Amino acid sequence: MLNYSTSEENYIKAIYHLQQQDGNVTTNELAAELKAKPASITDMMKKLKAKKLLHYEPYQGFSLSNEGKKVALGIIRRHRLWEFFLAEKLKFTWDEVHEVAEHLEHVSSKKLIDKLDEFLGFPRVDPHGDPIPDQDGKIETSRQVCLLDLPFNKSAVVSHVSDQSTEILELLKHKNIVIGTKLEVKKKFSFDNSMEVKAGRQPVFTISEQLAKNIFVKYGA
Amino acid sequence: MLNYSTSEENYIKAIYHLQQQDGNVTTNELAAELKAKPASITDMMKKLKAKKLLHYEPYQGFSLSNEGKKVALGIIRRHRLWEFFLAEKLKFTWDEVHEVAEHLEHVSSKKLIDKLDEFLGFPRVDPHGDPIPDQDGKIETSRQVCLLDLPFNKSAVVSHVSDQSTEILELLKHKNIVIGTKLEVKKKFSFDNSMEVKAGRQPVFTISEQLAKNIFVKYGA
DNA sequence: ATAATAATTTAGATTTGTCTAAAAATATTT
DNA sequence: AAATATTTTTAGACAAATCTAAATTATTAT
Repeated sequence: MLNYSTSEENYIKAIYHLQQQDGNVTTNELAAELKAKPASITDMMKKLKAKKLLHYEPYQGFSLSNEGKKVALGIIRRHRLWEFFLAEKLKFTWDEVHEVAEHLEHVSSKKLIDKLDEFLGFPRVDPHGDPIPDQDGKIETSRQVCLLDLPFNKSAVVSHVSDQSTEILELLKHKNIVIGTKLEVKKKFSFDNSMEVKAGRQPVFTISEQLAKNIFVKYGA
Repeated sequence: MLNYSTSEENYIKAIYHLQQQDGNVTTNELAAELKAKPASITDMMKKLKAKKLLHYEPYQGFSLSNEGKKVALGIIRRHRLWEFFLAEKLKFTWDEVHEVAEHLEHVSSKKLIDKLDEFLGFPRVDPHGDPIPDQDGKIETSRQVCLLDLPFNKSAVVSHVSDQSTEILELLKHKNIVIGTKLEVKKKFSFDNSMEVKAGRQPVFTISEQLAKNIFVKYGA
């Protein structure tokens, strides 16, 4: 595996995330994601195409090649392992880990990352509930659904929170919800799309539409 | 404290190390240290002077300003804390830590480093025996002497090894010498400048001039 | 289907960090 | 102290990553 510049890595990572949803990624989408100008995107796409990391024809959008995906998963592995380290060992709060991990992820010593993985006890998910790819780039493809779409009375486990703001952290803390919390939806109100939820033996409580939108859960087959 | 580029940080660090011995640093010296061309050094010296990190007049060499020294000590703090982490927690060997720390040292989150320091138990020295500056940039100025200059029968503690090659590590391992080992010089032979040394209750053994040159010790007032 | 609009690319400029080759300053030797 | 050698600086070039403004292609609406 060759080495890529910090900038190249940031582009690759951003494309990976965008194509999870869209499949094909456009210049403007990526420009928005990276807070860069469209012209800069085109420049970099040419370079990454030359390195065979993505498929790209002018005006047709782009998507990562298999090699590009492998590179992306390597970066994501580093990012999420550092996030886990920061939260678990250095006691960073949930909303602080991301920014620091953005920098640490670009230190690309394989030995460092594999030893870190071992030191941390081979964690499966990062503090936001996102799965951590293994040495070979294998990543757990989870049957996640948004809490909004969870059927009634199906016990499910909170596995991911998409927003990472301090505000949502504060609210989740107040409601005692963390990654791993077991939930069941008891009622939904169509007026405001709020829902009543039960967590373990706690009394039923209410979750707003805005909050439910950001909570993702996994539930058994 | 402002942020500096990786390149600027590497220059600052190199000047700090060189001026420990010479006081004033020359263009060629620094070029050799950084494996760069003299012209590149001059370019960067102009930039660092403009940022008030060093004293520099054309053709007269240069040395860090107080601000420059503070920046240098921040970088050295990060480097040595990561070295300690790699050796202590990730079980890297002595000769492996340096290269990886060269990269990690440029991640400049103050919170990260202070929390890392705490997590590691506020270590005073890195795996090579070099002192780690504290949050305020204070660094232990140790009364170190080269083992060659240690008087007879003075009990002293190995505090630093200047060479960092695999070869010296192998030899030191064989002789059971680590940072912290207590030594006493028993005899010196002027023929080859070798010496006989006693470590704790081990039988006396021999150290060559080449090896003694690279071992530094601290001894009581 | 054509005109208007939006998205994308190209062309050319800028900054950072590096280099080579030539010029200038300093140091050394005779 | 003059000649020679060494060190350092300057001048100009280049690659990476970004930008602005203009040109081009694609999409949408009439």
